[in-house]
Amino acid sequence: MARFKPVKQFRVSEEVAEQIKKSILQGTFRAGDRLPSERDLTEEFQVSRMAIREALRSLEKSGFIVTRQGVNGGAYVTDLTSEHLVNAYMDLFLAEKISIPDLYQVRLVVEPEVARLAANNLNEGYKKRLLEALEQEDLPVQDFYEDNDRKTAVHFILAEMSRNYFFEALVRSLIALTRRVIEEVRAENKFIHPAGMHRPVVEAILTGDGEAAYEAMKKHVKEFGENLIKLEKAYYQKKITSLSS
Amino acid sequence: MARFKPVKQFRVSEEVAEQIKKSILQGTFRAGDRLPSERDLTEEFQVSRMAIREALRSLEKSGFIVTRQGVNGGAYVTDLTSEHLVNAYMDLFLAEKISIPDLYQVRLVVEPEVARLAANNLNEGYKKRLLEALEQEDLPVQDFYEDNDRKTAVHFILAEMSRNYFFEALVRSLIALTRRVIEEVRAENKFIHPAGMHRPVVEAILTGDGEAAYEAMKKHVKEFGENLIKLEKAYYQKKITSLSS
DNA sequence: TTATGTAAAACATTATACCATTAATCTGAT
DNA sequence: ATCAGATTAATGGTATAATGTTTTACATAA
Repeated sequence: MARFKPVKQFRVSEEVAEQIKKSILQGTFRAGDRLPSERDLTEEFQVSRMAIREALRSLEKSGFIVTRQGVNGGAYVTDLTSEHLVNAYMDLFLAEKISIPDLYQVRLVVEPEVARLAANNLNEGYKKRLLEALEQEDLPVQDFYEDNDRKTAVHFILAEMSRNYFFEALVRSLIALTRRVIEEVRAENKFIHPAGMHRPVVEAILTGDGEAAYEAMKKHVKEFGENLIKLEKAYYQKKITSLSS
Repeated sequence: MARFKPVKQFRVSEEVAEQIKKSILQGTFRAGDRLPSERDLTEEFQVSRMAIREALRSLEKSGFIVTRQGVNGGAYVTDLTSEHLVNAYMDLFLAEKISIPDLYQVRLVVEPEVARLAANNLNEGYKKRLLEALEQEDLPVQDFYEDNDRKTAVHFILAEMSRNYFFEALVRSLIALTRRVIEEVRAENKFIHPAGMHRPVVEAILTGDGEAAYEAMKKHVKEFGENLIKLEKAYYQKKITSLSS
């Protein structure tokens, strides 16, 4: 009966990445700190520079560090964001594991709840930001992408107002996927995003009435989502022609 | 104004990774296929083996390929799973961006909805699997981790039954984080997971009544979540002592 | 038939050299 | 004294080659 444990083989680079990651999570290195240079790490870990580099690439890919070239360059510890989580969702979406109706179904559950929490956490600062975002939404702009930025701003503010980072990261992912669909087909924003679309939602939030906010958001997501699903066919026709990371 | 686009500097390895990823998403390579060997890719891309390796590590890290050593080894395309998404959530959790109350709040919203969908998609196959899982839940076992496996099985089946991969990936993430908390403190499962805890949920699902399933799951998550939050302090004491990838 | 040894394919790692980028420093003219 | 431009040094980026390690398939002998 299993007298010996199998000799587990780690890749050298993984062992290195593991140790560095642990240091970061333990607080030995904090956001903004610079890790030792690749050459110095080579000596500390007693492995080749290649192994160090692979480890750093791995940490970079999971969002723990960024690297810069040049004097005073190196690997800098970052404050972990939801960006890489969003990328993971994006990959599943691009691989067609997640469909547009899936996306819509989740938004319909998550975003009203986020709106409710946001209404409950309302304060003057948030109020000001929401009104500003709403005001800027319907200003005429040239650039398609900038327009999308403005149309999504309200959702991000509400996500932040939920004071729940899981929800915030989730909303960021949902909006990123939605936005991809729109940008893929370059949908006319007038159609998909009629002027003033978010006004009822914001107004409900501003009353501080969670239930009203919930309902207003639900109505918004429903309307928007139905338009979005109509675009599904157009999306699948143009898909794959240009893929982002 | 902007007449010229800036000459964007990609790392060679990123350019390579991008091209391979695009091939996979376009279906040039399918799950199970083997990519050319590193040396062959070196010739195709006309870059060093280093660059190829970094690209492959990157793709491996995002879950698109696995690599094996030896004869007939190489980089094999995989069917993308939610595993790496779960890792991204785990990192945010370990970095204390996501708290246990955050986690609970999201579960309370997501899982009842998943239960509702599951009830609506009920069929004989699912029925059988649910009953089996329920039966195995309270069998006495030696191993702590195996016990946790059994206690989470019902949630995974329901997630699958939702027939929405976004929800499924989300539930997998939520359960993984929850499980981490439990395993970190090695909570007595009798306390946190009383025998028969999932029975009311499964029974509601089996009636096919979405609304009943919704309510039953809500009640379950609430009870369980309250116990979980009581463990929060214990969790933060033992944290960081052992970090997984 | 069944071990056991051997070879080959492929990734894993190391080592070394050189290239490219960047911030700081120096230098000199105004 | 100040500012522009050149120089320098640190650091990551890339390339190449050699060697180590793992795994499978196959041959060989008991």
